[in-house]
Amino acid sequence: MIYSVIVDVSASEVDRIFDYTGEGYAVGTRVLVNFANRQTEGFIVEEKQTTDYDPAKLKPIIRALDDFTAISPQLLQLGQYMRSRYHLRWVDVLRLFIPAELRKNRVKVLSKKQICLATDDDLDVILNSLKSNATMQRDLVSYLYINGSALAEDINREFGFSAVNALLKKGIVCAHDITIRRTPYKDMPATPQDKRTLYSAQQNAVDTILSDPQGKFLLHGVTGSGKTEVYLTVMERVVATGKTCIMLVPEIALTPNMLRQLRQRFGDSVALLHSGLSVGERFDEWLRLKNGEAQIAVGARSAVFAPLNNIGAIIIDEEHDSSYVSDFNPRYNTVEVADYRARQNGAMLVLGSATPSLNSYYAAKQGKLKLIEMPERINKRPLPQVEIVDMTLETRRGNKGIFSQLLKQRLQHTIENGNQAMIFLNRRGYSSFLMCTKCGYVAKCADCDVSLTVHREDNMLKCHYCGKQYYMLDKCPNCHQSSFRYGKIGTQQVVDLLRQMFPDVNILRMDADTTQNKESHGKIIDAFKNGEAQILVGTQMIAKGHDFPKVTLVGILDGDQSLHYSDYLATERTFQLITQVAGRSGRDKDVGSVVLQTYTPTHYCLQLAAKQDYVGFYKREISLREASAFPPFSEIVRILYQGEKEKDCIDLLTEHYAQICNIKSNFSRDFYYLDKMRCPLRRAEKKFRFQILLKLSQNNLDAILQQIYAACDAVKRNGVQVFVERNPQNLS
DNA sequence: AGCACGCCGACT
DNA sequence: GTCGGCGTGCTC
Repeated sequence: MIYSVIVDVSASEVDRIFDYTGEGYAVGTRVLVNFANRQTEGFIVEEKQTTDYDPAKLKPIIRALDDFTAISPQLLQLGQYMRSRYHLRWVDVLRLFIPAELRKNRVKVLSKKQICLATDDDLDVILNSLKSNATMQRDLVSYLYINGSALAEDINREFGFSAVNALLKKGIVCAHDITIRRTPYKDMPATPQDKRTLYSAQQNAVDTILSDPQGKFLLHGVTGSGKTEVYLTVMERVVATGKTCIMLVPEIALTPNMLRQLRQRFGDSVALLHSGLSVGERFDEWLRLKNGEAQIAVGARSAVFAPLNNIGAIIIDEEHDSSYVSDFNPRYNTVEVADYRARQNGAMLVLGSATPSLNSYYAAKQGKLKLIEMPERINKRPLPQVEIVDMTLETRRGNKGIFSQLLKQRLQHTIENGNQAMIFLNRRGYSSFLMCTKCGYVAKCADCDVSLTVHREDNMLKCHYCGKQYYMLDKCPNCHQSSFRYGKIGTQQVVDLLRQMFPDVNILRMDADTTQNKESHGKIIDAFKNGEAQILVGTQMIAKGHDFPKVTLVGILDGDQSLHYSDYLATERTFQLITQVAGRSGRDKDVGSVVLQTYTPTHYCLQLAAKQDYVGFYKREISLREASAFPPFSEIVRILYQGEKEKDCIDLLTEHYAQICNIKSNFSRDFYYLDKMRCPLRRAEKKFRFQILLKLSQNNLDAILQQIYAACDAVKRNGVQVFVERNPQNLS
């Protein structure tokens, strides 16, 4: 038999099929092969009778690497789809489907020695066969008689190695290997089970979803309307029919609270796939799904590739979240992938959000998704009152600080009443840049075209793009003077200022800097929930999913921070973020209040976000998109060039651009826009960045894209990476 | 990505 | 004379 193998080498020159001979391998198996004078891991992607290569030169597969088929035929098919849709390499796609550590044998099934009694005799009989002074042996036999079995490592520690050995020699006890599953959060305390009566809106949503097992749904429910309970109930019902489920959540939304709910409801049938797990845990969770020991996969975007068969439902929570669009290496859109996988399985697809992406809501309006509305909060709790503060007025009145009078008053009140407040600012660090007041020098990263952020707690300058750190400057490297001006305020500085205002109040901060180790995220959330602090300051990390019952005030600083970017997604993003943050307020009995500080108070995005009027915003924004032919009325395509040699990038781009101009001449009506330029982020991690930007109609889109992909493949250059992105979410 | 092959400069 | 620089080309 001849097998087509993709070698596990990340280079586009070898990202093609190499044929090998062998017998009895299943398609999807990882194998070891001789390749270019050395041994390489690879994936079997096809089985066939003939080869286009010289059959005499074929080498045999050395052996299979695992005792299971790593990639199911269905996932291979999904990979094929992603490859052609997004112009990806085979290796990059295949690597998505297996735990990273499986490669190079970096993770194995954990097995341990277990000791148990080897006879069925009564305890007296066994004890009588032992010497009366062999106390350790006698104790051990008694222990095993009562407990059945125990791990060798525990027994050796308790009763001594010699006692265990002696009994093994006599054949009274025996040892065998058992596999240990490293299950995360196994002993997470389960809070008492809530009564699971669904509110009528929830019940209605569940009924609608379950009535169409192959349906596609958009669940639009305001913050606090109880979408999670809908997901859990749907999954429960789907699993009861013998099918499996995938639930996707944004990168950081797997809070201890959510985990607790999942564990409590589904116990060991749920497997978690996320970055917070150890290598062994992740591998074992993956295996449990593969072996059918677990039926529900929950995780961030890559969990859409969970090794499940017979999938009944794929649920995507916070569907609009940008973390579902991968913006590096294999670039793919999780919602599109989930849609394909749902169709493969005849499964339902449920997208849920309080602020759906315009794309999804438009698709729902077009009848491509069934729209389910949950317009009210549980118990008809009112949505928070949002007050917009015009910071230009504040400045004119002489308040140069970052807190408006109103926000200060509200904070004071909240603290006096023993409630909690959250302060949101989507900028981490102490200040966004450091500038010399004498000569205008701004500290920049050596490898990236971005200014360095000041971090006060460790007194460093950090590049928020590549993570590189520099010592704080004591004098300007350009003019050697020591007079600096700081840039825009970040979360660190907000905390400092709040501590000055409220010296007796405990304040917590949650952003990428305070959540570096795996558990700190959950720790901060738990601490805030337990009332260990009255104010939580944070970036968008605090915006999602958390339920803090005692929060009655949310302050949004610099609410237009993300509004004035030039890309077409800026308003949509800002609306979503502000609505999500505002929704953190007043989740329990007390009415929540939100203070939204901005320099553009009359902007429709902020006005409508303040009213939590999603539909109003949708109508306004979608008509703008239609008038300017932006998605969903067109497809944005970006071809990104990255390389350390600027000229090589430009040369390659120029060649491709000429080709694309040719394509355009055949499809001129479908090209709304075509141009080449530097990327807004001109250099990152030592690489120069250039791009070709296209806006295409949806007619002939596939044909045009295939020609563009072919043009990019036709000419390559060493040292220049080329990526084609469809509807990228990040245009920097 | 690796690694061999190959064609020109500075050393024992 | 050789050791070794890394440009070019191939891998079933």
